[in-house]
Amino acid sequence: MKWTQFLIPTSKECPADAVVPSHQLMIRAGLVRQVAAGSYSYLPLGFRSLRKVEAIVREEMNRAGAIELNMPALHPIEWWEQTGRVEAMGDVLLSLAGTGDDWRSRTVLGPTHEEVVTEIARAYINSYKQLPVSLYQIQTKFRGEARPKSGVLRTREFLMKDAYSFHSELDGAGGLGETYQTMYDAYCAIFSRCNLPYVPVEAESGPIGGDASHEFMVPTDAGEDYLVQSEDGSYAANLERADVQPITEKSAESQAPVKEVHTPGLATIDEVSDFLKCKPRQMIKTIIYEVNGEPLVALVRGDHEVNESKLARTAGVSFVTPAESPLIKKLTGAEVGFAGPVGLNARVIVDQAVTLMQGAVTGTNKTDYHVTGVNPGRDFEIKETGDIRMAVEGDCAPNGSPLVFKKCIEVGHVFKLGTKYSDAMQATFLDNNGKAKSLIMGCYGIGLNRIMAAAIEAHHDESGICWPMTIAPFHVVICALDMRVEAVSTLAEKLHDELTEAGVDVLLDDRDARPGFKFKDAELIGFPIRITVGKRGLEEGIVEIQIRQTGDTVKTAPENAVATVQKMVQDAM
RNA sequence: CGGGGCGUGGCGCAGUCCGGUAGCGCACCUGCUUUGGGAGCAGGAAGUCGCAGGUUCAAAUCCUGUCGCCCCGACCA
Repeated sequence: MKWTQFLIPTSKECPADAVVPSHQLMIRAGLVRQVAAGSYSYLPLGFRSLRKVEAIVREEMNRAGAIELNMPALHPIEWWEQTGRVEAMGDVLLSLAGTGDDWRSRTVLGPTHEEVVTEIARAYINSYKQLPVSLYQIQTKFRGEARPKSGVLRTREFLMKDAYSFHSELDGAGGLGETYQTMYDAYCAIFSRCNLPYVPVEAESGPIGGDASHEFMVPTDAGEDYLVQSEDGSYAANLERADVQPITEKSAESQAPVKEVHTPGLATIDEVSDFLKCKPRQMIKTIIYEVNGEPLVALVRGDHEVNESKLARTAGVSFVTPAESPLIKKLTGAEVGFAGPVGLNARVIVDQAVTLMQGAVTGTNKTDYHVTGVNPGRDFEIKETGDIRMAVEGDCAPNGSPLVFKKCIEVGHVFKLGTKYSDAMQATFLDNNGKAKSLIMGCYGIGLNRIMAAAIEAHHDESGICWPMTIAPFHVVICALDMRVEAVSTLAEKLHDELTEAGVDVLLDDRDARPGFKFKDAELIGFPIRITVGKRGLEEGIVEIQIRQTGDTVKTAPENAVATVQKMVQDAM
């Protein structure tokens, strides 16, 4: 491919709206162009990379035994109603703007495909003899994201590989556990081949349902998730999921009696701790949730945050929602901000860290008053306790190794779904006793655009992108320094033709531009290998081969260049 | 959805406070020179100043409304 026959709109200037490096570089290198918030065109160069990512994903999915199919973006809303996900998805589920009762008003754009694939399974999988089976597609998803951001990292329309597996058993040969592991391994292979510094972590499964889940994270400041990792490397989890080792550090012994103090208008931890000259960690935060209309109270230390997922698990419920103020006022008899555990008549779950406190400060269920000198166990009963808080700096993993926190991008997610969707949609099969059972399911997603962006986040420098060979739009760029010099143009074109013949993706920069201009563009776009063909080199009888990542340059006779480059490309794939 | 910022040729911006001929840099076109690290000179094309109302002799500029984009937060299978 010749540069002058391609479309590569590079830019020296950085777009004002782009904040994260991958976004800035994707625009400057001419990979993408924004169409609207969360909606991007992939220009020829960017599309080549996306296709390479797609090819890797497809290869590894096929290797994992999954079968490719394609499902539509237009879904009947009835199927979503069957699984109860119209409410669960909320505004994320985009609907065609229909009027009245026409087909548009009953059609939604698929943000994921559990419903559609489960309907296929319901129709065609009737016997245990057909199981297990894994189906996947690489297809555009639509989601009404409230706030798209960071270029292609969070968009309303994106390319996703979604796979779904069906099983008769949870465990054993052909069971969900086996395929889950196969998929997990396939994901590791995919991200390794894309040269991403990924970390598999334990994750919350969220509204999609299911009981086990791992996310694949790429650490970068551009991310919007946090992972926590133990220093010894044995533990990694999404912050929302991370368990902590129970703390042992006790508060100083306190025999002080409970004492009421006037704290007019002071409802937050910060306000009260300032006013009473105590530290937030000496306070007990009383957070009131609602479960099926009943209050559920969580107690955590003032410097901790409740982890709602952990709370729900500890409470044995599927989810908790923060209580509205009327319920809080009814329960406590006070304004919001003055709730406390002493004398509170509700189900209370006490965080492990709170059980060690002595002489604590907390609300007293009376507007404008707090209490000091509260000893859990003495002044209120500890009926239920557990780990219900978010991990913080200083915490240790369950094995005692200190936790470190990293911002990251989620590039893949695997779930054990169980029978959530097959139950809801009556997707059953007959087992070997002729008995109807719900299909057991797993689902496995990868965001392809995010892989591209994450690769750029992980591999760039001041000059531009440093593409991994496997997903670079072209493996090699030939900078022909002056196409008007016949020896240069002849050799450059010869190398181009021979490399192409050898299966190397090569772009010939045949523009009538000065050398510096071509070098800057080559570095901005980040071709892994650059071959420089110039008058000066030819006088010495050499061409230069430069590695983008390291800047290392080797000089070689033109007749050896093709073999040398071909080997470099092969070695890096 | 709450808070903040911004909409002026393809891109980056000035001009808005204080109303009066739409401007600069990059990119683009033509010509000449130049060719190993984002060249120089000369000439040129390109903008309903987001949109809609209003005030005014006159609006990019003032007023009202509205739409869009970015950032922080909420939310996020």
